[in-house]
Amino acid sequence: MSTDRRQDILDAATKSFSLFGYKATTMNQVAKLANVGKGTIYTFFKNKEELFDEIVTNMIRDMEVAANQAIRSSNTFQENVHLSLYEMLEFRMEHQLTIKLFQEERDIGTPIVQDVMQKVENTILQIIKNKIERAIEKGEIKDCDPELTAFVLVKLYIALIFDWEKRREPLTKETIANLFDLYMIKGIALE
Amino acid sequence: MSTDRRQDILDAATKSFSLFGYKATTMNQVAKLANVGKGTIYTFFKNKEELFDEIVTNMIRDMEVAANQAIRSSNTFQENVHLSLYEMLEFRMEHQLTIKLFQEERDIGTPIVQDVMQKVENTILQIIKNKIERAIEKGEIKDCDPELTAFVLVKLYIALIFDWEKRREPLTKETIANLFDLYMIKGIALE
DNA sequence: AATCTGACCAAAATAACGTTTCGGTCATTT
DNA sequence: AAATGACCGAAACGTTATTTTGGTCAGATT
Repeated sequence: MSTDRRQDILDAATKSFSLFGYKATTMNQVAKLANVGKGTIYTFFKNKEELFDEIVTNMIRDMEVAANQAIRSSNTFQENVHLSLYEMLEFRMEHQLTIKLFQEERDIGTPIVQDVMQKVENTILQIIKNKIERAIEKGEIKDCDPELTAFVLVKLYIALIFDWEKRREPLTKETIANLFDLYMIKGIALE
Repeated sequence: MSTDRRQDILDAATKSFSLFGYKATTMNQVAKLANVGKGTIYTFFKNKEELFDEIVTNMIRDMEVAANQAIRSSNTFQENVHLSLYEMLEFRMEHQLTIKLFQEERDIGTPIVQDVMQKVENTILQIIKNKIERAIEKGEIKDCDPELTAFVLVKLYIALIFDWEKRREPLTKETIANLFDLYMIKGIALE
């Protein structure tokens, strides 16, 4: 039996949030899973929301790490943006917690979960915005508004990855990279 | 007092759908507004859904007309796509009926209204797809998948017009035209 | 005879209400 | 001093009672 009760609670809560989402996770359940009295949770976390917040913050940090591990300094700007964006969106599709929260936002619309997903999206935007700013400094792309460009770029990616497969066959990772290059980087005008 | 009872009913229903949406419009209300017995409605229209359908079909036709009136044969491809897309999305923002249905879809999720909004979106996509196909034939743009390109293009426009103004100041029509040119036509790569 | 009407019906939406569940507290135990 | 779980008020839920609404049709109107 572990003695780090705080970590036990975090582990139990992560498991429960991932399995049942925010709303369907009860504090009693977390307490039982963590082999801890309910009151004990409240000695480490102010309330359910703060417990959730800490877990989500950890998850977002993991996502940032994954995004940065995907890039290579020898790559071009568009290759790296593609890789890190793809990594982050894939992260969202492959981790129980993000999948569950995505479902919960869509099906129930829990406000706290909406806030969290907004936070995830903002993090993605911020990372891409940074890459764009550096690319402009280095003269790798045209001088454009970094925030707006990041916004458009992420929208394009989500359209290609998630929205398109609601109507037609999903696109492969390579196809998406090529389309990204065509639509955003080179443009559809003739050379 | 008019004798064209069918038109009276259409007028009354259009007014009511525009004011209250599909769900909150009752057949009694339409009958009263049209100065007609409720049963009379059912001599012209099979049911509430068909009445709604005819009104929406008319609305979509009006939108297509507006889109085609915006284009000029002397313009470039991108100018005309910008103009007709902008016209259609503006149409959606300026007509009581589309505004109300947009709200109803978002807030209540009435299935019939969802179908209709899907129909509107498909119409927009189809129009843009046609323009792209012609532009490819004429050699005005690169050879790309017309359906996918139309899809991406419409997503970009909706992002620039609707989604962006949820976070920052709205963009002017000219700014949007320039950004469309930058992001989709020319690309952000250096020349 | 042909057209129109509104009272009427079943089904669906909504409201009302009793019951259960849950986040958070705190007196008691360890 | 730290941990616990019985306890509390509030919010969520299920159920039943009531109202509303789309659609019909027997009879009124022209």
